[in-house]
Amino acid sequence: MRWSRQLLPTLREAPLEAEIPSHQLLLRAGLARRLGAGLYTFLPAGLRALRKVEQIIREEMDRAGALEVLMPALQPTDLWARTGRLETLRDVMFHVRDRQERDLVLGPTHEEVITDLVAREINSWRQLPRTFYQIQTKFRDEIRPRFGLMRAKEFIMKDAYSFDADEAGADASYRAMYSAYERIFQRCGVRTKAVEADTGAMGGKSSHEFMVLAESGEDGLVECERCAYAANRERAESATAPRIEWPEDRAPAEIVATPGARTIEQVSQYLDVAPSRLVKTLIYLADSRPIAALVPGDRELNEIKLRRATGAEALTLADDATIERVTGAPVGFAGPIGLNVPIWADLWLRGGRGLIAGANRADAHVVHVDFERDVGELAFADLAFARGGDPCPRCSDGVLREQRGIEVGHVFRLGTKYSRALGAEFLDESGVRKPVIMGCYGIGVTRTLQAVIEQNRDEQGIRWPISVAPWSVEVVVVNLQNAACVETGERLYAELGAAGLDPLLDDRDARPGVKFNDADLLGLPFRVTVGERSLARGVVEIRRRAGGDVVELPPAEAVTWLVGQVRKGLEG
RNA sequence: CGGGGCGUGGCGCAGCCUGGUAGCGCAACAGCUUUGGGAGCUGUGAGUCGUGGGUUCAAAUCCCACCGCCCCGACCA
Repeated sequence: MRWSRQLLPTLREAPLEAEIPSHQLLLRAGLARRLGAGLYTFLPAGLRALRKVEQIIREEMDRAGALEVLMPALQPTDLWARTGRLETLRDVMFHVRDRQERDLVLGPTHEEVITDLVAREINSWRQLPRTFYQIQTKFRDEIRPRFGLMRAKEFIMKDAYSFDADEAGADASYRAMYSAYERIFQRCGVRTKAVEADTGAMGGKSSHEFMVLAESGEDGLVECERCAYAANRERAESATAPRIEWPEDRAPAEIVATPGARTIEQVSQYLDVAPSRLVKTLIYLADSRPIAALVPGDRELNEIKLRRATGAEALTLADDATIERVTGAPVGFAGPIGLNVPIWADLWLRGGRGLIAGANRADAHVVHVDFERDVGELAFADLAFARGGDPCPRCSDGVLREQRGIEVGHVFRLGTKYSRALGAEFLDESGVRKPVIMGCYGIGVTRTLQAVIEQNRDEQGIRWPISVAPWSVEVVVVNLQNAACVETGERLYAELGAAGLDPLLDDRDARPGVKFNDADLLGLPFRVTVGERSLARGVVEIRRRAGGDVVELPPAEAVTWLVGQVRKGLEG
């Protein structure tokens, strides 16, 4: 490809809209352009890189035995009603209506469609197991699209679905996808970490997320410094018996005045005690019934954990009126003592003494609280978010460390949630009708592309891994007025193309500095500089974008050398 | 959805407070010079000032409504 005939609009400055480095580079290197909030056009260079990511995914899915299909983005609403997700996913789906006034949605994911297909087409244990996948456009009405391709309203996803006759088979399918994912991300040149995750709206039994570690990541995760434990912050467990040194405070509970001190910060300042000695009392409505949830004052309640502990379907923070009715006090003075609703307390409060809690009375708190002595019936559960510095829940002496990551893949064990709802059943060897056991597996293809950039860059621009670079080699003709430069550059370009290396020729009539800076910005793995200076010595310069190391070779040898390097790079 | 900010040639912005000829830098185009890390000179083209309404002799500027975009937050105690 010749630069002069390509649409490769590089930008000197990062547009204001771009916040994180990969988003800025996406725009500056001329890979994509924004149409509207969360909507992007891929320009030729960006599309080439995207297609390479897709191809890697396709090869690894095929290698793992998955079968490629293509399902419609436009889907009948009633299919979604059958699994209950028309309601749970209502707000994230785009709803449309056709001229017959039929209600349709633009698919945010495809469990319903694929399970419906399997329900129709698979009837016997002899047809199992099967795993299907597609690479297709998804639509999600994100609350706040952000960071370019990272969180878009329309994006490309690889989604796969496995169908098995029994648990052992489902496990094998899950493991096959898990290891395919490891290979995919490794081949794309991103380092990922698999972490335990919450299954969220997908439902099912358990899941792992593949995280690209990055400062700009939207997800928090914790990992043990000693053992293999790693989990999304939403999911991370606390150690069952955290070691806490409680103060030797045996004084009887006592009500003290705390005028106007409603928040943890205010109370802790007013009484001059650390927030960790305070009890944070939250009133929730669990399936419309009020409950109290207690966590240490310096910790955050994890609603996912509270929902799991209580078994509630719907969990919402109580409104002010309910709080006042339940506690008999204005908001800000709730406490566990004398509270007449079910109480759930975080593990970190077990055995707590010398604590401070709301008095269920305006402008008052209780001090010297001893949980076992002063609070009536309550249940302990893991309720708070885990955080860095906490003991590891799996090994004896490990400590958790916090990191940020970009979720590029997610694998789920779904069980029979969808197969039961949609009648995907088969006859087993003894003629018994059973629901198929499912798994589902997603990769954000467009997000992965941007994650590659986020993790492979420097001050000058992108440093594409060979496997997904839009082109593998850029030939820079330094001076178009110099016939020898032009001729050598053209010949190299032709020979590289003939050797199968998809080169990019910068044949623009621009200053050398402009071309060099653009080459660094676009970041193709190799740059061949054809200039008078080196040509006078009978060589061209080959510079590796990643390491910056330079090799000088006669033009005739350059092609062979590059072919070898690219091949080696793709294998490694 | 709540809060904040911004909409002025392709991009980045000034002008608005205090109403009176629409500007600057970059980019683009033409010519000449220049050619190993974002060149110089000369010239040229390009803007219904987000949209609609109002006030006024006169609106980019003041008022109202709407639209779009960006940031923060969204049960965060």
